[in-house]
Amino acid sequence: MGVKRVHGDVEGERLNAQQQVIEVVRRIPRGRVMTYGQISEVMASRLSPRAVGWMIHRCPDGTPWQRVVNASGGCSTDRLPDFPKGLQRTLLEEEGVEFRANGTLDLEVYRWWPG
DNA sequence: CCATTGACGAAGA
DNA sequence: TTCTTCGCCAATG
Repeated sequence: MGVKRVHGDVEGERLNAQQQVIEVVRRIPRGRVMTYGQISEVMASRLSPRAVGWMIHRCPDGTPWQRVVNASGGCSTDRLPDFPKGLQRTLLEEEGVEFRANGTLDLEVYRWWPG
């Protein structure tokens, strides 16, 4: 196994990491969620939770991004200025997820681990 | 190359 | 319990 790396290799790994994030997200069942930190742990590349968020931000259409929430069970998308408020919650509620009064969901109930 | 900015998260105050 | 601070790492100017 070669240790030396050229630009192409690194670029390839970056794209591969993005691909991995998308794959994990696509495996989350309807009505279940994962946190950014969970995805970070599951991935071999050890991408930081922060980087995971960025990858999902750049995910292709059809990716169930709404099933990824923060460690508190809240919708991080609501923090973005140019993003429809409440969209993530609405999409999740359509899948049967119920939110608590404080706007978060119960991870004890909805958290899912790939198996 | 350096500074700044996030769809994060854990630990302190 | 709420608010800060800091580490994290990809992307952007």
